[in-house]
Amino acid sequence: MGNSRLTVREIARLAGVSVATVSRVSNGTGQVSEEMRRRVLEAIEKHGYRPDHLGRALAAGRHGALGLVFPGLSGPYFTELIQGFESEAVPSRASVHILCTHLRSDSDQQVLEMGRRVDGVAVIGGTISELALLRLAEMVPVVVVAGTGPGAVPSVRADNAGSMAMLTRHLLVEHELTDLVFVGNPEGSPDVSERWAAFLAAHRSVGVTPPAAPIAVSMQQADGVLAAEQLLRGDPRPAGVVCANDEIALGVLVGALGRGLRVPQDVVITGFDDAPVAALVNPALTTVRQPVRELAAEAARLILTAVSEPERASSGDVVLPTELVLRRSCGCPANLTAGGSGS
Amino acid sequence: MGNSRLTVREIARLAGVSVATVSRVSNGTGQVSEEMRRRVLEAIEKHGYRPDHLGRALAAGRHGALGLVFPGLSGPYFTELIQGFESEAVPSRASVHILCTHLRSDSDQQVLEMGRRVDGVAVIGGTISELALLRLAEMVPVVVVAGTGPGAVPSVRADNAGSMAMLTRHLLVEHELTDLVFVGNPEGSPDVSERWAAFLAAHRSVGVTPPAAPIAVSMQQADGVLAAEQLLRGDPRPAGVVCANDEIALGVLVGALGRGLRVPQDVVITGFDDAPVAALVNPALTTVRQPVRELAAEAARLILTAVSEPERASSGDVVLPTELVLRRSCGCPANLTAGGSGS
DNA sequence: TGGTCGCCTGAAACCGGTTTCCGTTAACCG
DNA sequence: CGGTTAACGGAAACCGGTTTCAGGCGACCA
Repeated sequence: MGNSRLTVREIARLAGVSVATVSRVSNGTGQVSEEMRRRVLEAIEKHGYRPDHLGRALAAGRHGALGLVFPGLSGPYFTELIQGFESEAVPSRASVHILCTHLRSDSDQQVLEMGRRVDGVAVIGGTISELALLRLAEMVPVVVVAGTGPGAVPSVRADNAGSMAMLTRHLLVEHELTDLVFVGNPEGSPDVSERWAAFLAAHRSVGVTPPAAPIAVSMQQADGVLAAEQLLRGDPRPAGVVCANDEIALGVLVGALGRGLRVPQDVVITGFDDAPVAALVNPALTTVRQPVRELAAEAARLILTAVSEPERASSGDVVLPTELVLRRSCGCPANLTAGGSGS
Repeated sequence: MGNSRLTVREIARLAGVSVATVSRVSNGTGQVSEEMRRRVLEAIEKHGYRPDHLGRALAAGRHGALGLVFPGLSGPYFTELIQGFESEAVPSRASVHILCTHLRSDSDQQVLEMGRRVDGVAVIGGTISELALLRLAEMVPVVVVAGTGPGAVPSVRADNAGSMAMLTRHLLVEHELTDLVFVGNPEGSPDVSERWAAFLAAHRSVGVTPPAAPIAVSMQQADGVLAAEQLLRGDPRPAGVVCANDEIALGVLVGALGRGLRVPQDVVITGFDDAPVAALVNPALTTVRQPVRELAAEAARLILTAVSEPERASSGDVVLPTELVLRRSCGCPANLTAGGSGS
């Protein structure tokens, strides 16, 4: 119960002042004499009054909330994303609404509904239809994370192509592996799509024929284990397995070690993301570091800016740099960090 | 912009009716003649009017939102939890607010602030102070997930003790391992605390001296790798490593295999949760299956009930059953499922 | 002492919906 | 044909805040 019945009018009555004065005191706006302020604060203190969020939001025409939309939660990537977003939103006194569209047929509708409850939304690339994205952008500021938006919708993403090209060329040239496979589903997300494209382009740039198609699995460790099962059983075993993220790579690694294969001697494995565990496994995983938390934090900042200062709402694309991390799983001798890349 | 300027009064003017009629039509409440309904629907359709959520919420005295509070996101456990919660909230047209308290000093304050923006909150056990929990429960219905609440705060948790006792006895008796260690921090969460207590109790029940203290690490795969480093290097190597969750266990497994140890011949490893990957690694992981998604879904249902029908708000504890899953990592020959327990 | 200015204050309008309450009208019945 | 009733629609109150606007009052100045 507590402060159920307490309204600004009730406090005004108790303090013997007008509601306007109570509002001024509780917000610190306008001029209020010391005597009035004391009386109001006393009444507020005594009865434990806290202004109702809905009333305040209605008057302000602002929800004080930000939305985050993602396809489904799997693995450290999304948890980092959420935490990065949240860490930026909370200090601005904005609460965070989440929406998992995964496996729901009416996600477009759900997202538009969310648009009516928040001041701005970050949408993970590839999550909803472009039409829904545009409609959403008509009602609130929107930022696409890890992908690019249609029209003038701004976006924040990592430089997938640069580092994936470097990684692929590293395997093809330095380690002279000409029989690589790619594990990950390019249809699944813009990120994977870019990585696959860069993987192909790097092959062409050094004159090696790439595989015709990727091993299209989703992004979890279990999928990596299954892919390993399929890949490493076959007789013409690939020399290197380039995975769309670290989770798949760890699954492949576990699968390979479980079959008695040596990494990197028998097969090379690489990941993407540089999750904390990548440096700790044996052999340590060669991968690409991308600033996932920072990606989401930047998205939150863009939205908060667009909300509070609509006149300078950006509509450009932010591309954060990534970094190739060479470790033992690709055949390199020890931990070393190759040059960064990207914007 | 779209429906920016559109209010119920504007639609009423355009349709030539009163605001009450517009409200009745758009909500399907009360009696409205066919002619009026047609005129109103036409105006709504033509201008794309959607009632404002804030105005509606203010009038209804209900936010249409549920809160979920957790310490920090790490691993599949929390992602399952979130998705379970969300899957139950969304069909009830409630949006989900999240709050990571991790590493923030003012979490109690943040949680109380959240309490003013939602209709009910689920709090993961051990996340905030009991005082804050009680104050929160004064303003909105609260359910503790994976833990027990103070006072009359209801809770939903899994039967940790039953299955952990079975697992420990299984290792001590069936496999005759008398030198077990426990990896996980009982201070970290009520779940781990219960599991550690059951681990100790099982030792006593069969007359074996348990280890004096757990290896207190947090719950991520990287922590397991580090724990393995510490445990398996020492000369009096433990015969079995009982981990507080699957992620730690996978880390220990990777660490052990990386050091050239054989599992289960050289060391036995067990987990908790039965994450998807547990069945796929080699050797497959002996663990305890707990219904994480269902845990969160049940919490969401309890809250939704308490919100819509306060008179029959529960204040009891729900304990969901868990199930011992014996696989190869404990030395058992093949996949087999031992009897369930709990509830 | 009269006028002006600036600081405080409160009444009322406003944000965008829902709901109560009452008057009108048509239908139905005796 | 008069009377009762049910169906319908609109004016206004309400949800709980913020903000505008006008007026009161004391201080300062001439």
